[in-house]
Amino acid sequence: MSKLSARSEDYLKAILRLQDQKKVVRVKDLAQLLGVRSPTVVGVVSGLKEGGLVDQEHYGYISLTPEGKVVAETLLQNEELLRTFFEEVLNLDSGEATQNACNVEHFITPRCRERLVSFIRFLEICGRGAPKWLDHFRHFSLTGEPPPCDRCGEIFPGDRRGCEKA
Amino acid sequence: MSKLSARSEDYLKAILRLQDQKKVVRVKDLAQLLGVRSPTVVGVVSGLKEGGLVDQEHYGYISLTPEGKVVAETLLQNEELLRTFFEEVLNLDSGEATQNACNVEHFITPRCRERLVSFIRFLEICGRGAPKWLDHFRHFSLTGEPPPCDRCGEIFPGDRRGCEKA
DNA sequence: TAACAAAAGTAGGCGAGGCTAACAATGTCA
DNA sequence: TGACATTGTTAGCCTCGCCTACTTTTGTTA
Repeated sequence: MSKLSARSEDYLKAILRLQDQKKVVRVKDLAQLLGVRSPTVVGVVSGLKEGGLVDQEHYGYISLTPEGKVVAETLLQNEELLRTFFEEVLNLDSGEATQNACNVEHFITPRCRERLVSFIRFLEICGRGAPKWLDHFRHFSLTGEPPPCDRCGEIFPGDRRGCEKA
Repeated sequence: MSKLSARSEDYLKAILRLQDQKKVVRVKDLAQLLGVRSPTVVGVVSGLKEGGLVDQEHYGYISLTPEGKVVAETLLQNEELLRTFFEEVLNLDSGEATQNACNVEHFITPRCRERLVSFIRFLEICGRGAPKWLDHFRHFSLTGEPPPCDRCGEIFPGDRRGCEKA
């Protein structure tokens, strides 16, 4: 499969989600999940069938081929990565984090993905035992107030200008 | 103007860039910048003219209307914000940061944008005088090694498990 | 100023991804 | 088992953003 459109990627992800959740995927379910009409699903799915990513018998259920499953799982992992960033770091609520992740997922470069993975791991590792850094950002993003300088030495750099402890 | 497609947004941004840089915008310049042929530009631009975002006389130069300029400037600011994140935080090179920013810009929600602005401001403010946090992430993303614990107390939380100073 | 080059525009086609309307297959149940 | 509801498919149309081939306008210059 040469290069999937963003929309085809959405269809693949949706098929994987439904497959995990309902065991069997119908045109109707897919249409509902993606907010389109059945003939649209039939059209896009027929393209995915040609690409060898999806199987379906006439008037039958839809399923991912092994190749399609690999692709879909990768896409879903990438989306999940972004969702984590939007929710855990930027503190968006779950719905909005998912929406952004789902839309953005198609458009970031592999290296960008890698860096984001690193970034999230970094936050996790370096927050072990003292995961205050994100709390401070949360506070800042709500109030616009930087954390008080007397915490600098304890928790993270903060604004050290004029701070004698630094 | 109801709702612009991602592609139309690209055209608006390109017009603004060229306008700032060359004073006068031609179909040909736009085609070159966007990597398409002239008739494509003519088609999209005619839509933007109908939407009241762009002016152009027959066989004449292209320019943004006041409304179009406002829209384009907003789009460009958003792109710039993302570019900053990708370049300064995720440490992507300028070209790749720009590419990601340009592609992603169309798809993030306003609240997500706000949070990203906050996030970048937070990093700036809280790094004043001791902007080591991002350096540490940079090191981590290259080597996979968390920063040594003996820096914890000085610079940022780090991994405090087993660190007697914490 | 006439001729030519360069740029813009028009005509018409294509594929993706939507839609509605109509039709075909399948499933269910009295 | 026959009738009806549900679901999937086909046909045909639309818009968007792209293209090539061709025409028209504009600008330059001999």
